[in-house]
Amino acid sequence: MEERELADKIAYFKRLSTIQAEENGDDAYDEEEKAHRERCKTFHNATSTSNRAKSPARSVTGSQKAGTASQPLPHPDGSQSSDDLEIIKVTPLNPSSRLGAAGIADKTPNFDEEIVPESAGPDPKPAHSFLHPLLRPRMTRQTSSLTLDNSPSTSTAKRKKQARLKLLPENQQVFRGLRFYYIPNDDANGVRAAQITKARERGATWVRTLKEATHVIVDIGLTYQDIKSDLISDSSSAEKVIVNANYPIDCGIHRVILDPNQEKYVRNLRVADTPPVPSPSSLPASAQASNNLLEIKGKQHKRPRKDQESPPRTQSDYGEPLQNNTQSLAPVTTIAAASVDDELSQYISLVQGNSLYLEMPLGEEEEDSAHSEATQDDEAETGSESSEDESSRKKKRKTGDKIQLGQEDTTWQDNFACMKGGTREGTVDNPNAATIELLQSMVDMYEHQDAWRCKSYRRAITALRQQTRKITTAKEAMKLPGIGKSLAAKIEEIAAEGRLRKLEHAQQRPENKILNLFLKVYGVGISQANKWVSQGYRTLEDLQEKAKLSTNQRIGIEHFEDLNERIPRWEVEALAAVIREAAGCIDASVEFIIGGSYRRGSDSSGDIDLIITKKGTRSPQDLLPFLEKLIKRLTNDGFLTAALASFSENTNKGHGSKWHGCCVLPETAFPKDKGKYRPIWRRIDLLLVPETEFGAALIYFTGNDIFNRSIRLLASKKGLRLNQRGLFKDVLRGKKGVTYTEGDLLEGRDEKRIFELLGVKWREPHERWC
DNA sequence: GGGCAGTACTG
DNA sequence: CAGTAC
DNA sequence: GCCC
Repeated sequence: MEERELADKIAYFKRLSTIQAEENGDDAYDEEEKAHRERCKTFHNATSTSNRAKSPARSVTGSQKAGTASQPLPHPDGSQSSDDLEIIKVTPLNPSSRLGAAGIADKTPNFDEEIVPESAGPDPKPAHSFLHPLLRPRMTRQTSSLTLDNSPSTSTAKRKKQARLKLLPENQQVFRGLRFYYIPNDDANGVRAAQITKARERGATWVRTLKEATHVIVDIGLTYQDIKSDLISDSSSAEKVIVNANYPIDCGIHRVILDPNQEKYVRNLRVADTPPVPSPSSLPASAQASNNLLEIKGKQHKRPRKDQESPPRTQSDYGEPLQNNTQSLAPVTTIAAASVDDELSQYISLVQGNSLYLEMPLGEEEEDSAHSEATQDDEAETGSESSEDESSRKKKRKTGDKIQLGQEDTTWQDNFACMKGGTREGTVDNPNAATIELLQSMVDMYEHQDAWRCKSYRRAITALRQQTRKITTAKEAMKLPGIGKSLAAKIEEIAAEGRLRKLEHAQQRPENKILNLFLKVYGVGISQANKWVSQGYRTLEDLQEKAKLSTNQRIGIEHFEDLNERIPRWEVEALAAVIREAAGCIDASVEFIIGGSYRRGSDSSGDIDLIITKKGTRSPQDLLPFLEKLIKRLTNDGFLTAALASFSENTNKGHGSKWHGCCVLPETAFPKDKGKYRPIWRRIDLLLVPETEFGAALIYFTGNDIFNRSIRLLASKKGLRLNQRGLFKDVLRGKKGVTYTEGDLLEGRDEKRIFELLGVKWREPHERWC
């Protein structure tokens, strides 16, 4: 969540110096980029030390030891990973990463003016390389097994054939994270052996037992009768994707995860009475009830409408997920088939602006609807469009003006870019790379200024990224979802002239650079920044001396550098430890959980989000006395150095109170192996969360922001409402979606339960980079 | 022309 | 209430 | 910015 901002700020700062020094800044870029990537790539298990059971402990089990030539790899657990992979089919574009070129300069409210074609920006380093496969998230609870998927390297010796396996380039590893179980599950047959190899090259893991599989690949010619006995042995088989051997082949061809429900892939593998999907009846009453409401509510809302059309899902979807994550504790075993897309993915797309959906969320009721639809389209189309936009795209297609611009090279896994954090992942080798690059600069420019516009740009970028052909004309561009007249024109301009005048103008303007600088000060938004710029202030010093600043802004300026610096993971832990220690003296039963990007596994964070909770509490109020003491104590210790926002006695109406401020790691807590100590001010947020709201708060404070918005949007669509306190139903919304009533609390305590109720597959924190 | 997540704190 | 932050 |  905070990462972007900070990153930007940081980068900005760096650039700033550069610029100042040499008047022509356009590097610094690199650094920032690097930093950004750096910070995003990791993801160790982020659980905080004091974590509650929730976060999965993930010990790395040696995992794969087996794996010999003809033996599938031992299941690397990672169960979820596969899910995620599928689930996250969205690409994250990470905004900040690119701050660079446009970076500093930008944010021009007024473009058009002089033009100084500044370079188009540095060139990003090969994004992909920066994320080693091992680093990718895919592990999950229990064993993390590096799922190195097929990567032989992982498990040491052994594995002959496997060792020889050559993974295809990342962008072709459409099966990364998926676990295939074949029937028969051996490579005795030459054809099958080849298929298995192919699948593994594309990232799949060949597992030896049905149980650990996400996909069951049935030899051509076998029928349900033939595989029935196999399936029965595993109760979770109903959740797996069961397809014939043509499926992985086609996916490979199209480099995308196709809808496994297409008739040609399941022919003879299902029986009429074989419920492919769990029945909704298994849902908790509450969920069901809300479901029903939905139908109606959905129609009342406009927002939902758009989504509703997309996937023809209905109640059945609610059922699906439930089975997976049944109880919070239940580890992975129950994770559903990876291919069952979850709606959340769609929303993530929607929210961040893209899509990548195949025909649809498979695995659910679409058995029928989606299915038939999918089969109608020829596969090529399905494949390529798969990642397109949800509803919009559909609509277009229906109206016939949708074109097929080739299949995206970026497969669903590219969506994981979000997890990698690099914005330009996949951009490099994309035919539209140049266009994307410039549009990204526009995004950077508009950041803070116009969030909506920004979102539109991002969406366009995603759409472009998914094309395998270069989009050169406005007409072509217009056919892509999320690209309208304005963007189409820009795209054409870029394609034709290799540059975007509007952007160049903007970047040149000093006002933009200044504006950008001001925007990086904590407590300064577009409004204030604009005022200052128009008042003639040009530097932070100007502000300090002449402008009237709020308390927070003053702090923001005085500690501009510190506050815009990333916080290494170890320091986050060290800071938390200091707090825990102090807290222990006040109330040992209070628990702390580090949220934010730390919880998502980031190796550096923009700030520290510390969730404070305690068993038996029902309201943040219950924790207030504790927090007050804690703050007093830490302030006295010199640990807390400033208060930016706290709970005001009056404002707080029984809700989540929080405390935002700054802190500094004391030298005594500074690890000797980290070099020389230097006190750096860090942003810290202390959040009071009663046990009853713990789950909802955890979701919120874990983020990332796109993820949060997506899941909220999804909730909203279902007539539910999700906020940091809980998931509510029967929310009455007025005209403009104004909430009239809070609705009844469905769940607030259990993070997983909330996912379930929303019909969303569980995602580990590290899988929430969108 | 409204919506694009939904809320808390500041001044 | 607008602005800002999360 | 785009979409409804």
